[in-house]
Amino acid sequence: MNESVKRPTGRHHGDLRRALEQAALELVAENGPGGFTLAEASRRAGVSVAAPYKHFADRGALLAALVLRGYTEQRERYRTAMAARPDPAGQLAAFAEAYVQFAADQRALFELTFAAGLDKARYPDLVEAGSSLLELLDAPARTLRGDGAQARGLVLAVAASAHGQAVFLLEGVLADQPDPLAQARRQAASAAKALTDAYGQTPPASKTAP
Amino acid sequence: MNESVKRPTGRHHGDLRRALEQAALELVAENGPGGFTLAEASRRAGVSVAAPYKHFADRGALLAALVLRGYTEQRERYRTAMAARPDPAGQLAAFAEAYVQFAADQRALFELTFAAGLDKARYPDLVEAGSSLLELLDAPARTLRGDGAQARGLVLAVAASAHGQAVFLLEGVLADQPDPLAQARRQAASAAKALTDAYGQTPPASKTAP
DNA sequence: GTCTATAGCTGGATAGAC
DNA sequence: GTCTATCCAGCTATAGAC
Repeated sequence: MNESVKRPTGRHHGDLRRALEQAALELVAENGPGGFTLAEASRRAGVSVAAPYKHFADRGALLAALVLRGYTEQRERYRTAMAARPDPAGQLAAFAEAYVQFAADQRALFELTFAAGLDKARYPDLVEAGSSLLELLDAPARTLRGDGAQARGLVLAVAASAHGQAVFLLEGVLADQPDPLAQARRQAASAAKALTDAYGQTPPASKTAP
Repeated sequence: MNESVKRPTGRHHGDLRRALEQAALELVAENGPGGFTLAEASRRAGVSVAAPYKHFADRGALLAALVLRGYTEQRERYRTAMAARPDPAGQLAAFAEAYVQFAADQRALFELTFAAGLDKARYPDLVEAGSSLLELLDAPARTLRGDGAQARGLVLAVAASAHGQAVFLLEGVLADQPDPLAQARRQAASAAKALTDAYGQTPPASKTAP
């Protein structure tokens, strides 16, 4: 992918901002979340270490931009995956499957959203974007369970299960399986279904409206 | 920050090795897995930056020791928690609960086992110790499902769900709940039960315990 | 918008005295 | 086993030229 164009380090980029983000992602993919440095990303983008500061306030700003992109991309994916299903239970399962798929497709982006190590107080937008992801599950969960607290429980159960499968997949826990990705996807989906069924059994004496 | 505390920096420790590990854990607890440096740990232990090298080959060796300790401690906890239950399903639930509890009690140790960023090829012992954790679930899972592949699925489903709950708890996703820890524990346990029930429905014609 | 140059800092690791 | 001293590397960020 990266042609051996060893930039004489003097050319201007069409979109340095994007190039830096891309380089950062590669670094994270190769060396983990802690493996990203502004200096190395600059080198890979073929610019000096000073150039990034025209596009990002500091190192953290670049990371924050990536995390935000990660959330946005996830949201879009999950929304699409869920929209393809008519039934609430199917939507929850679709989410779980898409969650695992995203972790596999965009490993660096996925890891960053959980391990960027950013000061949450300094980037409140990210917290917002993160919680908006789980909100996608509110509609189907409420359709199934009505009550707020119990619906919330179902949302968390499905998401937690999917997250665990995703982490296990990336961490190599499933390495002994024939097709780890397919395995994780299937597991996440069927766990979502099982959790939905189990939780759906207990509407505590009908809808307890607040 | 603490420069006023000018350690005489000349005293000998009873157990520097342990003191360094402890300081490292505090660093991770405060600043995340990436927040650990040998230099800062040395400062906190009240010794020079050269001292650690008499106890650890390098920075990675200290981290590896911690990760190993984390696995050992987890194993012991899970074993104990499971031993208190007579039924396989209860054992799986007990594991899930204990898993969340460990993450809460030993946050730094828990985070390190997943984000130490160690070269797995260089520390094969850690991989071994890690997978031995899930093996604790094999016995109850096999009792419930007999078949190897299906039992494996149940093991992974329960563990993944527990892991997700633990991460959500630490990440603050449950911050809007009254008692996040209790919530996560309960959720992990009941999810384990739900998954056990669902997966237990399809035993390949072997003896299924009630 | 990008470069060169640089300041300032922190960390990992080693050598040799005690 | 611990210290002092030191080296070297790498990163972040800024200033000023073009």
